[in-house]
Amino acid sequence: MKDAYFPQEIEKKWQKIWEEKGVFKTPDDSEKPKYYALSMFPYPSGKLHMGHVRNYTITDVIARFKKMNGYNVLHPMGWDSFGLPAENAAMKHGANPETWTDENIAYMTKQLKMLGLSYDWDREVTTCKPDYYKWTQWLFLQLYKKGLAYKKEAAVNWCEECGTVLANEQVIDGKCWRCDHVVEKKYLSQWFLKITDYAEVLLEDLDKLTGWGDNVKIMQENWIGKSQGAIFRFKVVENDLEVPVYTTRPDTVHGITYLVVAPEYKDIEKLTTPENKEAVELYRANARKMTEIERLSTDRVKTGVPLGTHCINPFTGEKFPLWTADYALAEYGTGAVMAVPAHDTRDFDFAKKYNLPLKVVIQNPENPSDCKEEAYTEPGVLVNSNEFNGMKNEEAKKAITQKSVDEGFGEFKTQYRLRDWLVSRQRYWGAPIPVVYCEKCGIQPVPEDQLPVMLPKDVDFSVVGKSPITTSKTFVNTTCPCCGGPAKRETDTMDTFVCSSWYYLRYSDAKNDKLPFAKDKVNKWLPVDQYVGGIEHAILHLLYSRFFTKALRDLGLLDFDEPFKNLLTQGMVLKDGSKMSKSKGNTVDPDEIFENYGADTARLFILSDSPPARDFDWSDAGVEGCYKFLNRVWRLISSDAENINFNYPKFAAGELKKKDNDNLLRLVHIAIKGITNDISNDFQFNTVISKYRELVNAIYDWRGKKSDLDDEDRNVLSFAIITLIKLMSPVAVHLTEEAWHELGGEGSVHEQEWPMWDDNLAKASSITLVVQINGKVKDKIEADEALSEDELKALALSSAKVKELTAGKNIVKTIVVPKKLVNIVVK
RNA sequence: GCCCUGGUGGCGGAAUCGGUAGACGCGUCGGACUUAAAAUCCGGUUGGAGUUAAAUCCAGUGCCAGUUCAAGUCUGGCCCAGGGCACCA
Repeated sequence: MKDAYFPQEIEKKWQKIWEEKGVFKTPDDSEKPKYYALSMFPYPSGKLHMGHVRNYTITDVIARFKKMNGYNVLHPMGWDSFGLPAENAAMKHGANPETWTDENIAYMTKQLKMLGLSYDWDREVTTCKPDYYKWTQWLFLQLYKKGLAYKKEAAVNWCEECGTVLANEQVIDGKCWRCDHVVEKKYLSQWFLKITDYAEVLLEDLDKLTGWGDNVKIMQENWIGKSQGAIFRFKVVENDLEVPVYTTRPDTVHGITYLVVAPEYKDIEKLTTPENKEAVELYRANARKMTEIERLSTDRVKTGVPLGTHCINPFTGEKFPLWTADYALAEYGTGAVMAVPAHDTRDFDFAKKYNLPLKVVIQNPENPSDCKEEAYTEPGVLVNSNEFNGMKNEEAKKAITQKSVDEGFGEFKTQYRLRDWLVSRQRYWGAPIPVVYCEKCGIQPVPEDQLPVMLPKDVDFSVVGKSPITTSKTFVNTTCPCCGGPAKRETDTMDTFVCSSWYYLRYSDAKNDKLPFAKDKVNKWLPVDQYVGGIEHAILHLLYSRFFTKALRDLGLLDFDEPFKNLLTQGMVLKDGSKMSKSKGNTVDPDEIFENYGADTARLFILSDSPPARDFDWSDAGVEGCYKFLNRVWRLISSDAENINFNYPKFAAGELKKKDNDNLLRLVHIAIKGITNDISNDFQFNTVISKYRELVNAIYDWRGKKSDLDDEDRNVLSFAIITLIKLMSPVAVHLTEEAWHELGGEGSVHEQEWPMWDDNLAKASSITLVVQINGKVKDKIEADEALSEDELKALALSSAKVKELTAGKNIVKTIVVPKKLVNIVVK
């Protein structure tokens, strides 16, 4: 074994050997239990960033640990390779999105291999390749046939910068998730997936996800936004229309003093009197012009105009006016709101501004309020509510809704905030939506045997204001699969999140050309046992994938209902306290780290300083420190290489004669136990690494006190070093393989069994008894762990220190914690 | 406004059950080796008091209370930081 550590040399060498020998291939047929470890696959943007390095290293260590523990591990990688950056790059540089994407994939693949990740590359999936998007299209057609994909005209989010519509989930604070451009509303006919059909089960099944963090589950719960209430229908006085409203406060129905409809409300023109028409039209035109950000701002002063018409409250017979105001949202509930200013802060503000009346119907009996200063929104008892007076408002909700049901003007209603998923995009670089439009036959799905609908190559990327795909001469015009007449292809492509909603299923059967995946294979490998990725997908990708899994189960394509059993959302990689980004100029290029220190140092460092779920602060000194540590490990092994053999006996407790040898043996067992537990318990790799360091320090200490080694010494040392190599092998993958090989180990260290500890040895030979007086530590005594409670007590009381401090005082009580501590309470 | 997460030395962070606060590392200070430097090795490093040096004592896990023999850990109230949601009726 060489004296010095040359990571660049050994890393390349082993990467090549592993690839040639197929060390990381995953057989489908194995007696071993399966384990599926998955990182969120990357968008091939050009180069890996440190966030990728962190994500993939975490998953890789998990995969290797599970493999050593006897699992048949599936650990695949692929590319989320459709999407706008490729198209934008093509427009800018006159290149082709496909070329740009292929080059990036090639470069990033090289980087992934340099990191020493244990992927089975035979299962690689690339969403922009026809052999993948064929199946994305096929799945779309299955959803279409089930009525889960449909086209409709709706107010949709439009990003002018990206030249396309966006899903609700992709609008962050009224801005585009990708380019930060302000999103506008447009009325367009678009394709949607009916995720709302699954709103209830998506919510309910969150309870099954015990391996997910509460933060992600709560975010999904909020996004789905279930609320329970009632629909009431109000008759219009001036004509025979009805206005239905949704409310979560049916208990306040007697307090209605006006009613608000959204400016986009469908019947608004019929509800407007001729005298009010001009003002209403003006108000609606202004509302249209406003951006979503302005419109949804809660600190904006509320505005509105009266329509001139009125409704009757069927509970009271009272007549109240109709208004339009943009604080009512067209897309939620019925688009109309019953206003109870006494008990709703928003209605209160509005009523105050326009001098609308206010009627108190809920009161706190202890502290009644007239609601003149502010709305009373707390629980209370009903007043001014006819037969419901005196009822607690929670009970009244049910009773009042029941009355509306009995009398035929209302019903119980559960409402969700979740909207259907808008999946069509007016862009080129995506999976074409496989439908055609025929003048005679209407919308026609492309027959399955004609899939994939290939992306055309004859497109002009320099066009502005429309999707490049529309410039293709070969693509748009086609024939109708139904009547054979002329027809036009759908030119919209699918949101990339559709492609990424099923990729984890494809890994189970990546080369299948008959189906997206065989049912037996997908059922065998899924669900994913451990999914690792960024928190930014808490709603987007993770919600869509859950929906896809449930929909595909209902289509009979698979037999499970949740795709990801355990989820680890790793923290961000920061430098100087803020997220690494090109614009801030605080990025660190992984290539430079590989070149200067090697992949093992990068892997060790990215796991060392913070637990995986927390943000990680990059420091150059930290990298340096990890590099030094690996050198130290190398020296430890290489300097004693001739003293290490693989034939050491298995030691039992008390067998070793020399105290220091017994001590080292115990420290190794303590390390095995600690490291195994730290990995098993939420993957606390930072403490795993500190335990590597402790063990290395302990071996150095032991070695420093020895000059000549006898057989017992050599055996203990061999056990310690070989165990260290195994324990470190999931992290320092190349160094440990080289050492394993150089010491004469058989096969690959990565195919060894994970070491086991002996409970009798995984502890110190004696205990340190802590002696407290009144809860404060006063003395520590080395003691035999076999001592009884009484003996421990006697030992503590015999301490000179204790005698001194308790002299002349009254011992009230003595608490003994076995093997640990004695607390003497004195007065 | 609502919801979540976090707050421990100069810094990153440790601390199964309530039981030695500060593991491990970074930084820093001192020492060894060296003609010198680098590398390496050894040692100190929460604050304050104390001492030639030590022993030793006191305080200390965002703040204020509480429970307990014992609280970083449990309970109640508050403050701060980060994140999510938000005219969703």
